[in-house]
Amino acid sequence: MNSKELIFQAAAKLFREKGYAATSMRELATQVGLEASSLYNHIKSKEEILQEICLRNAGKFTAGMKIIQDISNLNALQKLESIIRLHVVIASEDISSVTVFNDEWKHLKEPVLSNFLKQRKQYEQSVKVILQEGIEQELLKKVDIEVALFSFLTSLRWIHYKFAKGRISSERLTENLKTILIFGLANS
Amino acid sequence: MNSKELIFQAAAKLFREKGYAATSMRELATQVGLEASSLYNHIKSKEEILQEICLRNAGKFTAGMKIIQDISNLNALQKLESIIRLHVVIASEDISSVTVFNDEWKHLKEPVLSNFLKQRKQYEQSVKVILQEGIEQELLKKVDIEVALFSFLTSLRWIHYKFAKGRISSERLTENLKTILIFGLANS
DNA sequence: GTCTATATAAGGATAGAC
DNA sequence: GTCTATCCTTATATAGAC
Repeated sequence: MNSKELIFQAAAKLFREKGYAATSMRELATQVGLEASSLYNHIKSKEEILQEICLRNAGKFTAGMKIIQDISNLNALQKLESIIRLHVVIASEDISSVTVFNDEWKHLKEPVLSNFLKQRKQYEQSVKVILQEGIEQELLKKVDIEVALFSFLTSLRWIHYKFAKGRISSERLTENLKTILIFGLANS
Repeated sequence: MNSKELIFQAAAKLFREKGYAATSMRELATQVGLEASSLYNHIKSKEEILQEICLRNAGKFTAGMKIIQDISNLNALQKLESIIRLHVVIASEDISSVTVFNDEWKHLKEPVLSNFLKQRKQYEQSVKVILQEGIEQELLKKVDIEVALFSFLTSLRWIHYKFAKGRISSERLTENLKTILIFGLANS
């Protein structure tokens, strides 16, 4: 891995633990074994690091969603399951990075911020369409789409917690989330 | 409302929008119509504001949980429903403050941080006991308790989103969350 | 590509006049 | 209780030697 990638990785870890604004370039430099000024031979600015982390993850989710949409023989339930798996896989690949993507995007500056929010909105819209499809086909209950959307996605937004703390496998996590989020906690 | 409370309120709004670390005392002062130095006639430090916001909300959740536990004739499903209502009510009372409580606690310093985390752990433990009860009584499916706990609580941790963006009533939100989180999205 | 030194800005917080 | 002035620290980022 080159210096730039090592910096991104160390930055993701720090941004996750302390938050973007509370992380200094001096701390980051120490983590990668350099002086602060030396970082600027590899990156343009602190902001650039955040942009890279956020946009890379946005790209992963967008690409994953496109694949799910393109598999035409999945019904709404199977699509939701695929989305759960997508979130678990991305979180398992790089926990720190996806946490920064989730929690620190608000420190992005224009015009990157608008670009980021547009992508997120589009992703949410894709999930919304699947939920609507499911309700129309009577595969899903007639719930408020907005509440379902936010409840579903925010549950998935915190998957990294489990990987960070626990020793649960991707498969078991996916299976459990599928049961809980789609079929509910209650015994029916 | 006295000056101190006005400062807390303005601070919660700013901390929520920009994050604790990215909010300056000068900005906060401007919001309440003062110079930065004048704030210190009402509060001891920036940190004290965060402490107040976090501990007040922690207190609300702890108190609410105690009441739910004390109602002895509720079964696990009814207790979970009560917890949903508790989160909706607290979020509806003061959206900014509860968001700061959720997202900015990591900037607390010791010994307050440990105290805060202890309270949070205790709250999670209470929910866990209810989930275990529900599984033992076969009211709930045999899911991984940790996944159920985190999935349930994190869904509720983002309720403020709905109040901020939408025009949904507390009653309708509670009802929808109950359906989704307890009985699942899927039609059974 | 890394370092030391430094420019420049902004941060939290205090002193003391009114 | 609020102000102006300021202390002191820390921040991002650049310049220029090696």
